[in-house]
Amino acid sequence: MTVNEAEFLASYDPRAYPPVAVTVDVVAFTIRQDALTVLLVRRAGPPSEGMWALPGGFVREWEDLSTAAARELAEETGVATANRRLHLEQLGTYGAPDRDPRMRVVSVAYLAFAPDLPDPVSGSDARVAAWTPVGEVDRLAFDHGTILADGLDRARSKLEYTPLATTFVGEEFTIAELRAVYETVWDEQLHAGNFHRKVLSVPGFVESTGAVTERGGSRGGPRAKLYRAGDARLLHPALLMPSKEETVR
Amino acid sequence: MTVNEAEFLASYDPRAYPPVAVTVDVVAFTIRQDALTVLLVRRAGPPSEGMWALPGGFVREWEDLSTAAARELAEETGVATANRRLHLEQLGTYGAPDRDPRMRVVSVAYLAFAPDLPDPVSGSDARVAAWTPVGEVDRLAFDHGTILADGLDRARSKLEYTPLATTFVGEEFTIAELRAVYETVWDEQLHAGNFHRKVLSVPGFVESTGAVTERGGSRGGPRAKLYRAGDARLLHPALLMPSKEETVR
DNA sequence: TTAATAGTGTCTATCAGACATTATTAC
DNA sequence: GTAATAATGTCTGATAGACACTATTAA
Repeated sequence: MTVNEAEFLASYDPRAYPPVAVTVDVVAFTIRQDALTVLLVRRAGPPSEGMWALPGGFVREWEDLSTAAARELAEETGVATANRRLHLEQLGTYGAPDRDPRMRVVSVAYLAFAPDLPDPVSGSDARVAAWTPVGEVDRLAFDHGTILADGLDRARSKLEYTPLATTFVGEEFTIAELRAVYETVWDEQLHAGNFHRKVLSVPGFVESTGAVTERGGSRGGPRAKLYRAGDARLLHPALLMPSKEETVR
Repeated sequence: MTVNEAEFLASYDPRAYPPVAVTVDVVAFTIRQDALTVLLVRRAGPPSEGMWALPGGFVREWEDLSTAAARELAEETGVATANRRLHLEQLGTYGAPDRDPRMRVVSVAYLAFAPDLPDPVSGSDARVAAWTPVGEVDRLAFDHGTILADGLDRARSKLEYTPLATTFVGEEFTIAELRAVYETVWDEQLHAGNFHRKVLSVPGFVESTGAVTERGGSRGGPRAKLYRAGDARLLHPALLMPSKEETVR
């Protein structure tokens, strides 16, 4: 750093710029009872007191954005930040000038995928949090409805070309369990036989553990082979959504 | 709004939160002389005075994020915000606590695609701006090297499944010109015949104008048919990068 | 025994890519 | 004429999806 720069920094006044707050909001998806569910919190104070909203909060002074998102998620669910089965990615940033009545708030939204998590723990601030099936979500506070819709779009397309479906199931899983994830998120029935062959044909998507399930299906059928997530980060070829046939215009 | 909320807003103190500044930075790509080029500005003041950086600046008080990005781009290039051939999309947000030595700065990065634009106009603040081939970009200020790399990745994959390549060419274009865009951005040689057939087979990608070029190619060949962008927003099936064959692990 | 499920086999239409061919133009 | 290019044709291997079939298990 030059002497000039040091002088500049010393005289620099952050207050000269309009006050802005930066928050993170998290769209956390998990699958419970064959339904895609999202973590929501009921706002304990104004604005929009009593409305459901995405979990989130202000970014702390020395905190990275993704760290803040992981912290907010952990505060609501108790899921360890270091949980390797948790996927966290940046979704987008929402900064319309009037999106929060208090002041200019720019929110960086994150998308989280996790296997079935325990019920949320009520934080010390007595906030109520709950996993809610996305089909039952009504109106949300602020622009969180838009953020949730964007997160859902992202999740649906991410299943196509990444192995992220495996983050919704346990360490070891059957092909049928993996298919259930796709069917739940895409809201589409998939052909069991073709799905099976397709998944095994994609290099690095899943790898066999050599074991099979303890029992067959609840309504009969042979015991299924168990797999774990492979080392692929992208799926080639991709698994495309059936309904995507019609070109979006 | 309830009475309680009104009271709350009146007593709300934005200064209670750590000071953060929000900026936008723009990764603006265009194609000049068969090279993918990005718009850079030389920093006129500290920090990193004299270094090249992405164009950008602070978001104004009542300004939307995308509006701010369009404004910053217009200030450097003179390209009208209303230019319909300009594509602008949010790329991502960069907020590492130490990414700017002045203070906590969270930057929302935007990605812009445009047909060959005029040379940048020097702003009243005497900033120097220039279109620079991405292959010749050296070190950039702040974390702008990372942002540029992310923007390049995004641009390359966007060409696969969206018709955005058409934003790099003029209103009317030949298939060969479109192919040149793909070859430039992907840095791959494509098979002319197969590319031609593929582009015409994707519904809504391009539509014929009925006209042909005034002259044949500079080194001979028939006059090519002219096309304009179609109404598709997504390409089905997609044009996949040849080198993507190897699964990324 | 019955029904459901896991996993595999087969067939067909489609598509990407390699390669060839024809027509048209600049020089 | 010669070389380059636009546009189209042909062939092959790979793949998605429809459908069929066998083996295995719960009830």
